[in-house]
Amino acid sequence: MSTQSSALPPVASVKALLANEHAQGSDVLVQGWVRTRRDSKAGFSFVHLNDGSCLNNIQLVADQALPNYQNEILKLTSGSSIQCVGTVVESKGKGQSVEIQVKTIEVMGLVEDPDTYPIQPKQHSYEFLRSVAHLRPRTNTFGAVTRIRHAAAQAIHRFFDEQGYCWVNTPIITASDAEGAGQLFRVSTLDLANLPKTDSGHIDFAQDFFGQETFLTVSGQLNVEAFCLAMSKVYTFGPTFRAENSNTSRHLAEFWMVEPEVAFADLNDLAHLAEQFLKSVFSDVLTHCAEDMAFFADRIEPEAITRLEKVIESPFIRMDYGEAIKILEASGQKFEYPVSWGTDLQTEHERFLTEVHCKAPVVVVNYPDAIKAFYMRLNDDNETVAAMDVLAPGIGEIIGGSQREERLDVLQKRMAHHGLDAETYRWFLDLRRYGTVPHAGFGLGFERLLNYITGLGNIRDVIPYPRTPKSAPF
RNA sequence: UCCCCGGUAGCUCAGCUGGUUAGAGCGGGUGACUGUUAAUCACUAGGUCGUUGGUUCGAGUCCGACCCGGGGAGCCA
Repeated sequence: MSTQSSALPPVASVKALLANEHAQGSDVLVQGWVRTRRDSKAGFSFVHLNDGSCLNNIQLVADQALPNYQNEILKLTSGSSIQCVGTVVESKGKGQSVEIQVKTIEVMGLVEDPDTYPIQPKQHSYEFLRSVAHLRPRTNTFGAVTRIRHAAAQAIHRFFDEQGYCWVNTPIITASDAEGAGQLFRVSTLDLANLPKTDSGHIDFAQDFFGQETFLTVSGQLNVEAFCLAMSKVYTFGPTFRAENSNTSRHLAEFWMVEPEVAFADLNDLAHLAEQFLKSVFSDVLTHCAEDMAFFADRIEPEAITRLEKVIESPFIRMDYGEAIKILEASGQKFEYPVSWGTDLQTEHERFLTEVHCKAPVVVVNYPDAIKAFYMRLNDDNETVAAMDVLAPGIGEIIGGSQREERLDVLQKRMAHHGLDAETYRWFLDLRRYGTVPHAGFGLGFERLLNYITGLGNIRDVIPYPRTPKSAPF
């Protein structure tokens, strides 16, 4: 907004105008993009302008006496950019309290070919909008998503800050495969057409940029544990990369993850934290984005607001993995995948627990050792680990976490059992050698959280530029 | 990666068991009308029916291959 000269009145956001923060009778400068234009042959046009500051538009009333009325204003179509100087006045029409009586409209950019401008004032399919990801922020839905994404991120930082957590920026480039599972994206500056080889015929990564094999991180957890065992309460919030060939509405190759890690905490503390965290973020979003949330409730998911309120009000249901298995076995449901102790919960099982049995988020704890990661703390029964999953209706696993194995000897055994190289994880083991303490942490998929908040069904619609297998346009 | 479904105008879709010049709504243009609200009405322009082989007298329609998209599953957050 640097186009303002001293001759122009102060810039007013649409949000501030509609909130009556500018007195009627005062002159303002409004800048934004045209949503619709309707002409009255009585001699003026209505231009609805949006600047992204809020869901609604400000109505500009432009009289035909304006010098550029015929050759510019009547050519404004959806998507055109303008800045307008005018007076805030009470609206004579219905549907808005105030509007702008135009003094001047300066056209910054017309839409070159209105016939092919993709964004129209109508319902578009999400698939189509993904193909115009550079223009979809101009729709009501993606404007609302963008504001809610921002508000949720702020709410997350605020929650942790108020609880005394430090935000730690763990590296995006890593040398270790954090969990011994999952496909990684390689980071390399080697010439793919002419790879250097060692004497034994393998690729010589010593000649690569970092002098060794490197990848994009799949989790900041291992790195942040080190800071946890110094700062006590820490969290990461940043991009994460998985090269899995996952083609679902719940997976991205590049997504954002929140990972708190707490020292002197056990699984119960962690489950409590997860519950407080979700409730706080939901509550924050509901108060800060009331208008956008009302839009989602109206257009996307009727329960969008009420289900968040329900989550905020009611205690999370906590159950043992063993208990969950018993409930599923006794359910009388026909599952495609049979349920028995020792198998991982399938999507259909999670859905039954959250959507049918509990009708609320469920925290499942203490999973069998065999189906969980090496760093999770072995329980005294020697067959389960102190892991937890928070399952949300309609989304599935929204949070996955555990108490970490803090005992050096037990961790070493578990790593050997998982076939991990102790040398690679030497620094991670050091943390158990030098002043180890019980600690616990979880990972939350930020986009999955946004899916749950907005009611949008596809994860590609809550991130600005989705990256999925075979797809990284824009 | 597996299983389903789909690809027709700028967008959203219709097009029945293959049959002559491929339709509608919205959007665009023109005009009428109106303090309008995704305005309304009339007229108008706009399509190599995803690509490519094949079957057929004839293919948007049937078959094969490929590409792309969606839904579900696995993997997970």
